[in-house]
Amino acid sequence: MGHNGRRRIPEATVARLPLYYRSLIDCNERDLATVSSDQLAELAGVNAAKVRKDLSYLGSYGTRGVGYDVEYLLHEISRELGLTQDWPCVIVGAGNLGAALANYRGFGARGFRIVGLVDDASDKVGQTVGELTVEPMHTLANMVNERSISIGIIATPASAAQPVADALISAGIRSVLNFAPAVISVPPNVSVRKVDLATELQILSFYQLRGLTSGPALVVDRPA
Amino acid sequence: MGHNGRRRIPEATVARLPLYYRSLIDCNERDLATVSSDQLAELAGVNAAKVRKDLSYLGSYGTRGVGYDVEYLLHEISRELGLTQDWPCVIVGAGNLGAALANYRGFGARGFRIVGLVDDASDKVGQTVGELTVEPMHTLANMVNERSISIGIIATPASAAQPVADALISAGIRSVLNFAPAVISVPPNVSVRKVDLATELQILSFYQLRGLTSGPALVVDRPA
DNA sequence: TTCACTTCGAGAAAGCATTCACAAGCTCGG
DNA sequence: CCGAGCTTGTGAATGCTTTCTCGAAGTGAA
Repeated sequence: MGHNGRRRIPEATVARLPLYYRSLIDCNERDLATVSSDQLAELAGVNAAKVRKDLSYLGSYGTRGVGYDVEYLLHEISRELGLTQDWPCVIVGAGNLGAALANYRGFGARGFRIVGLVDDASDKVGQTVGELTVEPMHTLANMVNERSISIGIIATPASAAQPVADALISAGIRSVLNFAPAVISVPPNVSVRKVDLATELQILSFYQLRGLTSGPALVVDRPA
Repeated sequence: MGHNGRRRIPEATVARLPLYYRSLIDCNERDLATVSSDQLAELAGVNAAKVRKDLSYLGSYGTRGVGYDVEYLLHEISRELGLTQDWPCVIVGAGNLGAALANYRGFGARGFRIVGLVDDASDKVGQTVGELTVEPMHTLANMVNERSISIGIIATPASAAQPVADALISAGIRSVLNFAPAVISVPPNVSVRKVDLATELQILSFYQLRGLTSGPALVVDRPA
């Protein structure tokens, strides 16, 4: 089993773990007991070599000649991703997007519960969105503390993104998901991930313009 | 000035062009005539060497000792990204997310107009969302044709994503933006980009769990 | 003009990520 | 128990991205 122990997991691999996680849930629902790297690759839309390399960073969880035990691997990946615990989130910005995210059952299901919705527009405060009530911005620090919030989601216009990020960080948040079309700067102990619709559309238009496609086209696993 | 001409632009660079584009718009609004790679780097949240390398793939648009002409560079990047033309989009799925996206002024502004909203739930069809009326799924092919739609946005539950993708593709769409938490497979002449909230949150939780940060953790600016 | 200073462009080096290729390890039929 | 047939795990090879470095080219002052 090689040597394993505490290896550093490459960023690119981390970014794919959620993909494997989802694929394994599929397998589980179909009552598959084991899955090969080939099958998992097809489900996750990557190639088999990558699956094996990625999973090898977690440890030697497969069995040669057989594949990976679905339940076991699922458990290990959950653990690595921290999905065995709860991650309360706050959304800042109760506009279209913020409200849609607050209602969005689909990631709430997986341990990321939205426990607060904040906006500083006085006409929004007090409104209810799903099961949440919009609270004013100045309650943020208390809220983060009392509800043990660990993730902040920015769903404001671009101009508000930086001040909101600063507020989240000074409230103690160290993980931020930014939907605003703006770069935010944060101290080095804070993680930011961004989701930017305009960017994605622009990338699509770049490739469409020249009749090319982005990414490694499709998964057609060819034995050389 | 090197040799330039028609160079292949690396994927990583393409993914950053929208960032530069946005940063340049900022510059323009602040009436800056020129911008250095250092300044642009700060605005875009990357480092200066990367900015220069990236821009050099487009051509030698800078002036040594001065920097880049904001208007000119803006124009060139617009052209590369295809933002000088219109890209009509259709959204499939008029649930929370689909409706929010349909209303989302912010990417509509930049040439990506939503000209169709489709859902096959009979209770959704006929509803109005913003300026759009929800139309039934079977009108998709006609709609794509008549409204010259070039980009399809999938905002359905995971289970519907693949059939919807198939429908979009057989309607002639070659660029797809997928918000559903599912891998979709497409023929090699179609581009897919995905936006997955659950994935992003899981990546954040991975790093938070071990007190690490994702990405180059760059940027210094300090909040309180 | 010359000098001090600035900034780009791009080759070269370094660092990551992906893919290849195959030995090692497992199962199963006989 | 043995050999055939799978499938993993991983070093090595390849390819892509980022970073380093520095010559070339521009500015403005004297």
